[in-house]
Amino acid sequence: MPELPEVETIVRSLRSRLSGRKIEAIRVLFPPLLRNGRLSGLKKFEGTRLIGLRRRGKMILIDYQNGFSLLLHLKMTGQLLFCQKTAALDKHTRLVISFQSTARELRFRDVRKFGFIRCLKTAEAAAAPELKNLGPEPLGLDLQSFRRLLDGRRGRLKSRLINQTFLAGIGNIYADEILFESKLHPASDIVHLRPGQIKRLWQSIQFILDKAIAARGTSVRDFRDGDGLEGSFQARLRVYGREGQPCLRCGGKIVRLRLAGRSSHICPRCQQLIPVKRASKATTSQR
DNA sequence: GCCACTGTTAGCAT
DNA sequence: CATGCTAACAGTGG
Repeated sequence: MPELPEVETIVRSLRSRLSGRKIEAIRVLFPPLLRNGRLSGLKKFEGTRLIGLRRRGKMILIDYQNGFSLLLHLKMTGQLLFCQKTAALDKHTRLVISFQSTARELRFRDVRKFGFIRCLKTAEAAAAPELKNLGPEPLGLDLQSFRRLLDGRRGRLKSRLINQTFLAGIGNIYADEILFESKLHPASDIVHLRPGQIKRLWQSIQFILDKAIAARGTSVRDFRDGDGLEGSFQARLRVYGREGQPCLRCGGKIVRLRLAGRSSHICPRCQQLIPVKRASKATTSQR
């Protein structure tokens, strides 16, 4: 479930631990993990230094001094763990990067095997197929630009929010939390959003993602940071996973809907479908 | 044991 | 072009 806040947490927790370290070896234990090139191509990393760790959307970029980078996606169950070389290797470990002069190594675990890595030249990273169509980073995006992203669009609001070509980094959990915070229904048609609602949505995106990063991510199931530690935002979720429980705002019952094959958690009282056309009041209007 | 469910993205269908 | 559905996979829970 790593979404933007989880990936950011992983990157932050690992950056200081890994920066400047000289690579000993990169071992791929599950070869289909590598999306391009040959495994032997990873030899070129031996002896070079890891010089940077970055996040773009839900992707991680590991930059090396030899001018190459590894692009990595954790998909649903991926974990990046900096642990002792002597710690038992479990069967879900897919990749190991070991370093010189330290007893610790970086392991990529991925139970469901959806994750991948791609080797590319650092200078050409932005052109990688996984990166070139990514939308802007939601944090720090100004309201004007956000409005432009929605301008002229149709379709369900939630589908937009989790569409990575629209904004990079928001997934199912945070989309639900953001929509609850902004009091918008996931199935609202974008075209019906009023300016004030778009502003509220934009503010909610900033607010929820900020708080989730500050809480070091959400550990509903698999998520751990680079040190194997859980995040704490799961305690602050207000709709996701709270089906049947009372809404913390109005006391109503949280329900779960199915939208485009994904579960959506909402408070039906706080999040009503936008009345069609320009109703200047957000009261319950019959069409 | 079996089936439904989980959430991300690619790829295909509409 | 845009949107929707499903497969890829493995584990969990009913």
